[in-house]
Amino acid sequence: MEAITKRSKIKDLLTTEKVGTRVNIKGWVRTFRSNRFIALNDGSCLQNMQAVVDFEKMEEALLKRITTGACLSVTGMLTKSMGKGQDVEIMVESIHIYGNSDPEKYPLQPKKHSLEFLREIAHLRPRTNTFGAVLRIRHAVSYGIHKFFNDKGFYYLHTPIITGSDAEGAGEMFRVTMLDPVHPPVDEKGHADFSKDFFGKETNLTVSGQLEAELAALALSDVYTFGPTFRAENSNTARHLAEFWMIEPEMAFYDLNDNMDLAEEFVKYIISYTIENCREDLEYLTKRAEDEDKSKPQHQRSEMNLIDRLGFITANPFERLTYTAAIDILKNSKPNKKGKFQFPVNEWGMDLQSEHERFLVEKHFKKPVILYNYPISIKAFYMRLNDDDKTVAAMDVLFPGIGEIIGGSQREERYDVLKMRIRELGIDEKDLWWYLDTRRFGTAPHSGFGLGFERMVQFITGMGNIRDVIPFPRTPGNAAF
RNA sequence: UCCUCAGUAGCUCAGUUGGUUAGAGCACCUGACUGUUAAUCAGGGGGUCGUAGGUUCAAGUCCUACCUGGGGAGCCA
Repeated sequence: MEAITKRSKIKDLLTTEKVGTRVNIKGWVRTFRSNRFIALNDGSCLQNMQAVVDFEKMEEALLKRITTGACLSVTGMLTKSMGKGQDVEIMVESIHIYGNSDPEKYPLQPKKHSLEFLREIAHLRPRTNTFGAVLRIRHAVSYGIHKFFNDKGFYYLHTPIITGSDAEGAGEMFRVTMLDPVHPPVDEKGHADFSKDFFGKETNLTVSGQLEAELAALALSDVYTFGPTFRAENSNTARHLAEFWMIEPEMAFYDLNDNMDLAEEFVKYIISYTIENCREDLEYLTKRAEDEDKSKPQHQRSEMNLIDRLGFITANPFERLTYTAAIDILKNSKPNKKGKFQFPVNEWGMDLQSEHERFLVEKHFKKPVILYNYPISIKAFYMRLNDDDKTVAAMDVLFPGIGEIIGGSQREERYDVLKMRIRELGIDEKDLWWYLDTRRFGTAPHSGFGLGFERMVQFITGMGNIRDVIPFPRTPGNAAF
């Protein structure tokens, strides 16, 4: 009897010289061809390991149980492959089956499935090439983000997920309550009495960690958050989730320009990091997207493939222009003059529609665009008022295909101006006393932005729907798994 | 939430102006073959045509409502 062979990951067997040694791998069967060739995948990388069985020497009952989806432990000699399509393979000496998989009922077949179908079996879709690649990239992007900030001396700040403040103004919130849903305690007006609730007040899930991040930035200088975020908007699009992850750096002593510099450097770093560390998965997704493109009409196809597109982003400076300059370009643009825009651009102060942003990014500049200095009327209370009294020091980074990937601003650090803005927008300043306190005690110029994590992963993987870059998407009417 | 398109076998889809017993490929099962790469060849099983109403001699096909999904829009990250 041989000594027990330690399990290897398939990725390690492919990258280290182990030919001629006895190895053990464990994983899930992708296909079993010719009663002889098992394609086994353990998720460590895109590639399968081919395990070759001598079916004349194997028990037939065991062979019958090697079906798509079954989980196996395979031991044998790692050898140069005799066939084409793989460099090495395992000549099987023994097989242990951890888990059967009834081929009649297992929904994944060794063929292409639609993303819509896979979404319905989100518990099994990580076993596909596409989702394996997306999830590995999602990890790398996540790790790259922490590395970027850590290397720059930023501190990772954990902001609360349950929040008692509803002043963020970033949209509808999910209520968190322990009150009896049928017969809650009521106040004299007959409304639910949240003073009797778990926290003694009405609480919600966070829509942003920004305000808390600002508190920490005015002590630690440079911080960032990276956590779940919840929006109860009834948004049904390919780029919205009810639960998503957001990164929010906040920096003391950064003005708007420093903020834009950081945002651009950050995004480019993340993309470069992924290109360097996820080559194989990116190549797979690139090929996948190219195949998909072939079935589309010419004018809908992308000009550049996925990997080239990513490389292009890292190699070229983003276009920076003010809101005012953007309005000028849009006003004089062909689609505007020909009345092709659903929302014509005619006056300064209007909010830009996604068709306008898409025109600037995809047609006019053909690269990422940073718009800044927006009219005060269309932006949030905490953004710093510019000297013209008409605009605020806000900035949005717009990406091809997905639109706004980053939104940020220099924050209003002047106590009186901030208080005035809070009043103007009808927010109860009592809810924000702690926020205003930072402006009373040692205030400082500071800036920050928010990056939608899934939108970043969407751009890097080229996936068209945001529901396919998060393991278990939450959207209106869907909280399965 | 609004506009729009779609829902037929486990999956991907075809199904004529409403007209006999609703089809194909893949998957699955049986057999053959065995260095395969979405293996191949022969045979077989598999359907309340999204749900509920309605029109009609007759509905997968037409009408209404609802459900689910796609694309677009709004809100945003």
